[in-house]
Amino acid sequence: MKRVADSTVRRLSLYLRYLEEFEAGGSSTISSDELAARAGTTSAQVRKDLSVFGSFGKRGLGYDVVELTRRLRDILGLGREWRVIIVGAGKVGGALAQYRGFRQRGFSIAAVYDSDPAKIGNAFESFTVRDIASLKDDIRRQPADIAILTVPGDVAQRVLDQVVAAGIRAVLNFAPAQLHAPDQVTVKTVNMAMELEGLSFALTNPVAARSA
Amino acid sequence: MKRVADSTVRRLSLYLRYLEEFEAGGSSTISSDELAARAGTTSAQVRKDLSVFGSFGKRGLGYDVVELTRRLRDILGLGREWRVIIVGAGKVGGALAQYRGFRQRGFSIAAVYDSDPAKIGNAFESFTVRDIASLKDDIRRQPADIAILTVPGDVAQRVLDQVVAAGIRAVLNFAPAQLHAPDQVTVKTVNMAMELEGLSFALTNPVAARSA
DNA sequence: CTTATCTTGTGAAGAAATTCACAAGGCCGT
DNA sequence: ACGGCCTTGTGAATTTCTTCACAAGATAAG
Repeated sequence: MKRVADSTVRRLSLYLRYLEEFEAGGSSTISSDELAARAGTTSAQVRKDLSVFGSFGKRGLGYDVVELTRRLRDILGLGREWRVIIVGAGKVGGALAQYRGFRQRGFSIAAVYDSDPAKIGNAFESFTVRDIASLKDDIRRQPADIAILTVPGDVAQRVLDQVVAAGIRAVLNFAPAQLHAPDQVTVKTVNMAMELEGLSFALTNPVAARSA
Repeated sequence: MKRVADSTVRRLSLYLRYLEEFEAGGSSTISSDELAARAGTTSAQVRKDLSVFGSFGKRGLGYDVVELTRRLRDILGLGREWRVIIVGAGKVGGALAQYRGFRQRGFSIAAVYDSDPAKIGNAFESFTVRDIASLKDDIRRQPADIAILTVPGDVAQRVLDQVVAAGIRAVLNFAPAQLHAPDQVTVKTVNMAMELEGLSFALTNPVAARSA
């Protein structure tokens, strides 16, 4: 299969979000122009993005909302439930553990881990904090798909190595560190300080900064 | 000034992070190759990124760590303290309010706001939750630079309009919504469900997904 | 059936970002 | 002072991404 750009996948997520709104609103068909207006892009971009995966529309008419929603869910792999573990029972981990948006979209939190003996065994949101040392065994018994890392930056690489060794192949990293993993493992890093620095740059160089 | 790509700014942030590590480690000079290896890019990319803002290196020798660190701080606008307000006194807002990494990099949380009467006045981390209605007056008395939005998606646009009306020109949005703001206002959105969908796509289409 | 009106899907053009590749400098040892 | 060795800074080439623009197909009305 042809390589798909990250930016394309992000836009598909956005389109799906708006399609769901339209679906709720009762519209049965939507044009690339309408979707583009909502997602802040152009109709050509919408059609190009979709054309990577096939042709889902009817000329002169647009896209069937229900059909396109289904296809996007398929493409994004949202037809099933993904088991997610959170490593790091701190404030950020807690906020994520109770975040409703995840389950709504098919991501269910399976367990929360930490390495701090003072935390292991404690109640944490609706979970009991488990020992990171038992991760490998746990996963052998009951696989998990995605790990969210909410650990301090200086241990993030070590924790990543552990979850990779346990068989996880997708990681969302909130630690302020650039992580290295084998090719078959996908790591996405969200670095909030870095986002703020982008804003600092924009405030400092109003002319130079792109409109984001 | 020439337009600077968002990706360039993000990489500059990364470079700065590694330079600070090197500085702590005592190295006095660094090559584009070394920086690139750390940041997961190429030496040519590093030099191109820097060349947008000037030429800071010495041929045959590399970059002076202290000097380059200082220049990057200047470029990113980190030479001063930025006043940040958090709107939305929920779990995510709380996690951010107490996050050390922000203050370390010159972003100081000035206040936390909410619109829920049940929350206003309450202690929240080391702050007292203020009424969003008083935002405009507060800011007139004591300006703020950046707003972090940790509110539900369905009110995010309204809250954005409020902070823009109060004079804020940079916003970091954690609400799951695509927001629209005037050109002179920079909005960055972090959507965690969307990041997970990117991972879902990568797991579902191993060949097609870019190595992120 | 024919015409008028839409909107898709997609090559081609254009723009933007990344990588290549090498001349220009600077340092060091002799 | 000179030659050998590095590494920068940057045009040019390449690759990737976005926008343009239009033929092809679909619907609807008369």
